[in-house]
Amino acid sequence: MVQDGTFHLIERLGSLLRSEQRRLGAPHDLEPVHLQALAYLSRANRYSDTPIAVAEFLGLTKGNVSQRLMALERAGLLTRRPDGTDGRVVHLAPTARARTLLRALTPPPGWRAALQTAGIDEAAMVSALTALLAGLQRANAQRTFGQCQTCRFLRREKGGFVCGLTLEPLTPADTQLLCREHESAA
Amino acid sequence: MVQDGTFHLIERLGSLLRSEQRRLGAPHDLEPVHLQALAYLSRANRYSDTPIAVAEFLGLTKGNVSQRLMALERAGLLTRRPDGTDGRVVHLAPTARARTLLRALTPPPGWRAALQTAGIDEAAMVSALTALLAGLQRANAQRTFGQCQTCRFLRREKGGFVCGLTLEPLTPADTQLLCREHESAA
DNA sequence: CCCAAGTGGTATTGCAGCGATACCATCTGT
DNA sequence: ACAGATGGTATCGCTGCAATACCACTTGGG
Repeated sequence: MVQDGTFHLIERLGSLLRSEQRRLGAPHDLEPVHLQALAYLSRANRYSDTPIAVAEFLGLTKGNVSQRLMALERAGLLTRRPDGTDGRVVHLAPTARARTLLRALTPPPGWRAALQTAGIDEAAMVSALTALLAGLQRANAQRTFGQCQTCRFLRREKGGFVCGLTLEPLTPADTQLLCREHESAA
Repeated sequence: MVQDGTFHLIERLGSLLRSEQRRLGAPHDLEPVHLQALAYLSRANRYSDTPIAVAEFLGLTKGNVSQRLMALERAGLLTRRPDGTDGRVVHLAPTARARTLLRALTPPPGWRAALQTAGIDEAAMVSALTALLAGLQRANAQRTFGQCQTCRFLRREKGGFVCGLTLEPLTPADTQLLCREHESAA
């Protein structure tokens, strides 16, 4: 097909980013999936920093993800902490070393410069791609993993924010993290 | 980082498309890389339908790609034809069955609808992403793989188009295919 | 015309991601 | 209280992937 230009471009950018991740991660014995899992965890809120959430976010099976996470823990890039109330759940957090690595490799060198010289309106691009992503996820009945600040459960009360599902208070920083229970405000 | 929204969105779309490809290809014993290789070959011109071009396009090693292509040939999805003048080169072409498969799976079901309901200006999106992709490829000294119609070597002569490198005539359809020797007209 | 360097392609090896399946522990709801 | 659902791990087999080595052919100076 001669159309579908957007599709081919996004797929191509995906391939390119993936091979970049392979190249950049190799010196640290990291495969693309490791960098992606760590990047997600560094942006996930306290309801979404679990193995099952990583698996759903990346579209991989929980069994597979469980093995990757063990490798990351052995490499000293991840810490595990059992949940306080639910005995099945564990919470994951990238270590300081992992966060340093992420800052160096994400986005890959040259990305921000390319975005600049391409003259891209970042706000418009983010809103367009967000809508596209939401549409695809709705078509597949998948989770949205949006930020709390765009979630229909978020309540703004005097003195701060509250999650309408857990009824727990959220800091302003919390509302910028990704949540597994996110549902669009529209 | 709380910015880099475009980066995270494109990476996420890439993950999503990849897992879609895995799901859609599984019934036909096709992995994501197979679909990507076939999709590329269906869009490549006669100078770019070779194993080395596939490897460069996908950012994989030629050895690996060589093995994948043999699998595709065994599966009856690809035909090989030796080059007429250069004894080292082979040309690849997806079979009719492969093209039928591609039409069914590329882009994945729901993509066009999502693009619609997101209200995306396709022309603007294509031009923005093209510029971004070109910038990234320039930063890594990679090939562009653009269409002839945007290539600085393309000559418009009376009666049709001519490639300034090979001095061979190009049909209008040819100028919409991807070329390994492509260099931006800018 | 020749030969060294470069290019396109294949063969082989080892490793690691990935799904499938099975299994266990814990939670939830009626 | 118990059946079903959910989060997580263990094990198996397959396959993508890079690395290395190797071969055939082409190219470009002398």
